[in-house]
Amino acid sequence: MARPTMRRIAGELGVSVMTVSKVLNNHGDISVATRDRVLAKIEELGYQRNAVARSLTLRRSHTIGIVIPDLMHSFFVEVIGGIEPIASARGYGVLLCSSGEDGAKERAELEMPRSRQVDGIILASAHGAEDDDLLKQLIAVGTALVMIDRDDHPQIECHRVLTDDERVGVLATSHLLDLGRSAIAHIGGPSIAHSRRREKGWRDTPKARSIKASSDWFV
Amino acid sequence: MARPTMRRIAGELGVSVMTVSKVLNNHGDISVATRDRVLAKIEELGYQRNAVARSLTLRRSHTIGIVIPDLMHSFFVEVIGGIEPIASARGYGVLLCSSGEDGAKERAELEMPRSRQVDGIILASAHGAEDDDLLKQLIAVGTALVMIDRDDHPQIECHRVLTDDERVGVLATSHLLDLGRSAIAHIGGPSIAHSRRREKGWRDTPKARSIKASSDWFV
DNA sequence: ATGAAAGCGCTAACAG
DNA sequence: CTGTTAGCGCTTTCAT
Repeated sequence: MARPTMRRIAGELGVSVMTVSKVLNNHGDISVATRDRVLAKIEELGYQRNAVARSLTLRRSHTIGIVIPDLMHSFFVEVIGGIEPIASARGYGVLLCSSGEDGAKERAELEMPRSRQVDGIILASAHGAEDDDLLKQLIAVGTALVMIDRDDHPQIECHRVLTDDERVGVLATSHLLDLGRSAIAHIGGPSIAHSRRREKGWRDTPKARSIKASSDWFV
Repeated sequence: MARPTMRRIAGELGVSVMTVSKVLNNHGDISVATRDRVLAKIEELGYQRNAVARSLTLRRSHTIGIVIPDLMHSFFVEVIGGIEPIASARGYGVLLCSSGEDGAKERAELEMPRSRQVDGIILASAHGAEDDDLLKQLIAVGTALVMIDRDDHPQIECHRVLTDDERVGVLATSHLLDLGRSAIAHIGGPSIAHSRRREKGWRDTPKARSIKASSDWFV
């Protein structure tokens, strides 16, 4: 009923806890004999290091937090799908939090990874979130912060991964123009900032290509 | 650069760490005066309990693990979307792991929540996963295990949330029959177990309703 | 090559 | 009402 601990392993083997620890960390200076005995016992008991205790000692949780506005939005799911395997492969756990696109709730959601001492946070900030102070504090204590998708929080200095929406609008419009299409509509989505930038790309394209856009292009 | 700790709070206030702890846990028997002073200092420093230390002491991580085969599958995303808000609202963190529908990798993925001492695991097992021993061990140490979607691991005793696929097949077929449709095709998906059960429901429906299914219904 | 001591930040169980 | 002691499971010196 109780999970095996290093102490238990050490006890059953008549060695010290440190010996076990050193084996687990390949800390050299261990005779092959004891090393093998420890390994065998670990196998026998199905022992596994307690990451919680380890985090406390090492001051690293080997966990990252992902805070997104909406899990039902396929874009963010793709983002998570891209992050998780890589994090996992490197021994990092992924703590998932969604703010429900609610600026106020985002603050609360950030406390989740913060309290769990995550090593880093990947944040797609909900519109209207007011947590600059919290974010600053996180950075101050050494939490790696990366903001994605949303270009908010201008006061916060951190890495950002954004989309050049205007260019997206230009590319799409140009492509259709190249295809010989003559009247190109733009249907703006709900994500105001993004779609407004794309719309600008759309509006500017005919101009940039010195094409006389008939006024009925724009509704 | 260093996060505030209870010790720090206690120190700056000239009280003991226990006093701070008691305030944080509403542990009564604290004068309103000190209580307020502690609260004020907590506010001032932006202090937040260290969940890692707490987990170690309490032997509860207030975290659950979700292990699914595939993040790109909308079904699982919906599952996660259903779980996360509730877990979060109750103070539980969600550790996300995906096995990539790879039975061997699932074993490794399970070590992630296990090492992090999660209180429970919600598992949609990848086909062909061989980790009954691990699952048994998890249960043995008190980890709450709930299997969803996949009805594998017959040896494991735990709660399960499954779909009655056969009935789904019956319902769909009956519905179409009721609509007066006369030839109903079944297109099986890739998820063998699920679709085979649905197919059975489809095949049995005309029979159960004593309708003579023309042979060209089944291809 | 191995171990003893101290501490990570917190809390339960008792004192005072 | 407040504080002391002990310990959660692990690792980092520093001895032996």
